[in-house]
Amino acid sequence: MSRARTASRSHSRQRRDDEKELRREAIIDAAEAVFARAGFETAKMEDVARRARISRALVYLYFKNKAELQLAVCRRALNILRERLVAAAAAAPSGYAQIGAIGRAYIAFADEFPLYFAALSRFEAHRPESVAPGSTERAVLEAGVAVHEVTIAALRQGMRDGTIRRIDKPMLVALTLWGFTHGAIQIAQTKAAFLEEVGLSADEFLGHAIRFGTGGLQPAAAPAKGKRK
Amino acid sequence: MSRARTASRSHSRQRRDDEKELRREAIIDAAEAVFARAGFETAKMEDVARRARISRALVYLYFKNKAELQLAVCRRALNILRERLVAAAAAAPSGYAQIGAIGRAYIAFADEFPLYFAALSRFEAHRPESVAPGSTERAVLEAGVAVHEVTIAALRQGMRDGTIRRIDKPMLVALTLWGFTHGAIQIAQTKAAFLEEVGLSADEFLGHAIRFGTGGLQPAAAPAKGKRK
DNA sequence: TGAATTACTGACACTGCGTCAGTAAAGTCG
DNA sequence: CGACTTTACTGACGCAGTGTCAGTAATTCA
Repeated sequence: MSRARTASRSHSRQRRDDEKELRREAIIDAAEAVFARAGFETAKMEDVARRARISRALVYLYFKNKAELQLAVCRRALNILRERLVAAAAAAPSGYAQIGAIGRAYIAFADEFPLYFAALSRFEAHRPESVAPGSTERAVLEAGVAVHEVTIAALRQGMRDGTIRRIDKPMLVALTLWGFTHGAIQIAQTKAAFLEEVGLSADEFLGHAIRFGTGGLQPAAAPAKGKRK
Repeated sequence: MSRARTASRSHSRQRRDDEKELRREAIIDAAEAVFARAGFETAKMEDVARRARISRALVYLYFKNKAELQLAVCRRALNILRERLVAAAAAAPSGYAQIGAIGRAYIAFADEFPLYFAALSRFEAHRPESVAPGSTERAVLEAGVAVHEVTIAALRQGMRDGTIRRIDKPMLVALTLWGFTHGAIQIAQTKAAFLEEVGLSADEFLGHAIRFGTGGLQPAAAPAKGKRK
């Protein structure tokens, strides 16, 4: 909309736009580092700016406010997550196995990028007043849908290859699985100390959660093959 | 510990302690009202104080800071939740039915006290550095355990009456169920608008989640009776 | 009653967010 | 190359909100 002004006689505009995008990404990089260290609440824009070697005011030229910065992180998180899920699903033999792989990939993702998982948790917990069509929030929401689509594809695959029972509303199941997995990981992360106290390891807990949560997908008669151990 | 000082010669100390406790509760009441309206982040201590008809500084005499106030709300939430779960479980015929009832009671709780559920979500998402033995955080954690115990009791009951399969580590399953349910409710709440867009109602989603999440509990051979509809 | 303890408040320091007027730099055109 | 425009950037400000503290009012105790 604002991009195509007068068909930019020179290509310097293009170059500058690229640089702008680069700087934008650099700011998000800085934000991630700061958020990771301090947590979203206590992180200071001042620190983000310093880390990006920029004045604090300039950050506000690229992002409306702190919340927008957080959303930018969420978007990155979801994009990376989607990649991981796709990769995990691709390596699995059956639809049912894909679902398990997706769940474990989400767990691995949370383990590898604690900040990203935390960002998603925040986003998940935040109840939006109203999501404007063009807003960043909307974009994040859509990135989320793209993630769910991976699950849905796996479910469809499973129904095709017979490893997953008939499902009327795949989105319903995908969301359920997402909620389950996210909830379980969150507990595993934040209650790790408590789990230890009770004599459980986070890994054991999550492994159980995955098995438990995916069990209901198998066809009634013949249980799927991939069930390991 | 600090209560029994010198065996309080008069009973005026007792009375004053009671009043203090009353005021404390009143402050939490005020906090709940303000938090509910504004959300935890944006809620102002000023408003809490005004609502409690107290100076802002006095609030800090009763609660170290805003976070402690939030924890106090969490504690209330967990106590009330526990009551609800116990009541729900008591009315169910079998152990398996109790588990379903507990899940639905949690959903009803979240529906009835959105603030409490939000408070628990925050608590669940917050990763503590270290939980000091005497801290409020510890107390909340223990209130949480008391809630899990209700689920564990139901699991045990189900194993006794044969409606639930053999389970090695009930706490593991209880935590899994908790994580699942919490995650599902959170999605249902925060993504309600999105669910509508996709043609799903929050109730439908949660009903599905409960059925889906508890399915894995039944014994292999004979499915439990209580499965309604 | 006066002394001591406890309840309470107003005012302050401090921190951190978001804004804006203004400066520096880069691009554009003769 | 200048003059002039557009864009990138910053320092400094206002503001809001948290937590603290010295000091005052109220209660209790003797």
